[in-house]
Amino acid sequence: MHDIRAVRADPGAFDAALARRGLPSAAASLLALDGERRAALTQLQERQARRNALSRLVGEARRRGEDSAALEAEAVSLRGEMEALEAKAQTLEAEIRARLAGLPNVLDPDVPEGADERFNVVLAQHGAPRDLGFAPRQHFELGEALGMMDFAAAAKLAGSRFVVLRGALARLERALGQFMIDLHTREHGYEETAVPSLVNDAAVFGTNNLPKFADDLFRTTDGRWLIPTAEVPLTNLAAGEIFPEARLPIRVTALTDCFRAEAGAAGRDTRGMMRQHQFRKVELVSIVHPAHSDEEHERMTRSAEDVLRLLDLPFRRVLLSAGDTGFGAAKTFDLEVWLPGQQAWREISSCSNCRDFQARRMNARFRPADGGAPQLVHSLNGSGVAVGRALIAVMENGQQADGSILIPPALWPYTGG
RNA sequence: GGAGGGGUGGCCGAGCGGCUGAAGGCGGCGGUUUGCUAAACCGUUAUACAUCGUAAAGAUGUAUCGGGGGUUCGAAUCCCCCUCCCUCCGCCA
Repeated sequence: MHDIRAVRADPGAFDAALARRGLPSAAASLLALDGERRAALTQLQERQARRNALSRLVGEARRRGEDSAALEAEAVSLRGEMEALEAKAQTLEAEIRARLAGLPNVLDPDVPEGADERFNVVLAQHGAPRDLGFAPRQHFELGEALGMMDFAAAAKLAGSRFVVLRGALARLERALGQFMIDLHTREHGYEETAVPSLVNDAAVFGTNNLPKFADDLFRTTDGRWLIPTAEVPLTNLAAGEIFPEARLPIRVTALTDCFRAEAGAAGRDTRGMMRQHQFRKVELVSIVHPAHSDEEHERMTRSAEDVLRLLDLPFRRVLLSAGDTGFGAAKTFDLEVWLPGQQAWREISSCSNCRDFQARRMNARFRPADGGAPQLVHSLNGSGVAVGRALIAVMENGQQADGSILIPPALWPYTGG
């Protein structure tokens, strides 16, 4: 969420930032509302001050046994005005907040201009697509041929966009998750965290999934939400907190199921495990001092890249363009893995620096070591990485001519060889 | 699911209708004392917003005692709803 003070301080810059996202100007109308609100607040506070003074006088008069009827009458007469002003100020504040909450984060200057993914920039590539010497198959062809990936069974149980894994493939999925968590906790300084998969409105608001993206989420009958990513619970651990500066950076990771309605994805990736209503993912979240979020972003992205490197998967790092960068992010690196079966680079991780955008929504702060006033932290999140898609990548890149799959040595401790 | 008890400042803990942003203690910070350390003593120590002033400092006001609403001239204190925590019973992976 944006700070109305930033709009006041430089309306032009605010509108320019929106323009990079392809959005119309908003500063002028926001400032008009803001001016109204502040005028109402000032008037309200003047009346409250008067009311408080009268109350004091009433108290004193009564103690002396004097008549206070006139004072009380004046105080009562202020009530109507105060109620109206308070209601007006609250309505305006709610409207300003709602409008600010609906506007995406300011993009980093590094982010390339452009309306969509065609303007993304490939920054680096690690490894190269290998010639397998035969026509590669897609993961679902491999999995179904092995009898270990069953979409029909999943459809019977739950519907489309679910999968049942069996035997070695089920174990491989579990192995991938374990491997990633162990890597991040042992090598990258993240603390393993077990979190709820069901969260409340406030948590989902804090990470920008509400109010804009409610359609992407599953809601429970008691008003909670299934997490679309562990980013939601992990990041919201910082909500409302004031950390001593020495506590930063905070680095946490979790392996969770993720649930997505995929409401807008009809017809996309309908076959296979690319896009499911439920999938597992290892998430990385960092809460850092504002001065260090850029270096943390690089560090986090390298942590995710390490997973792919150790799994011996060809991948590339992509800097998302203005139009492709998510709502809450100032800057995002995607990691795309090579899928021989699809002959395509596909997203397997997304690492974003949200700066203070989520922190402001969550009211997550730190107290500077010099004892000054609390400041907003910066929050970052990244997949480290999507387990389902890693399974696909390991399958397609490790496939043999006979339909068997060779898995990378890094996983052997987890798969029993 | 049933019954009861609680949420007060960084922490502990008073207050239970009026000058209480909130006693007292702990912790933190500054100082005095001091061979050093400790102790002792003195002072200080919340957040947000608005207005004035703006280079800054600052001044004034308002709000905040889990959240929301109500009663009242006036609410941390009374009433209602919600929420979270604790104890006991029941049930249960």
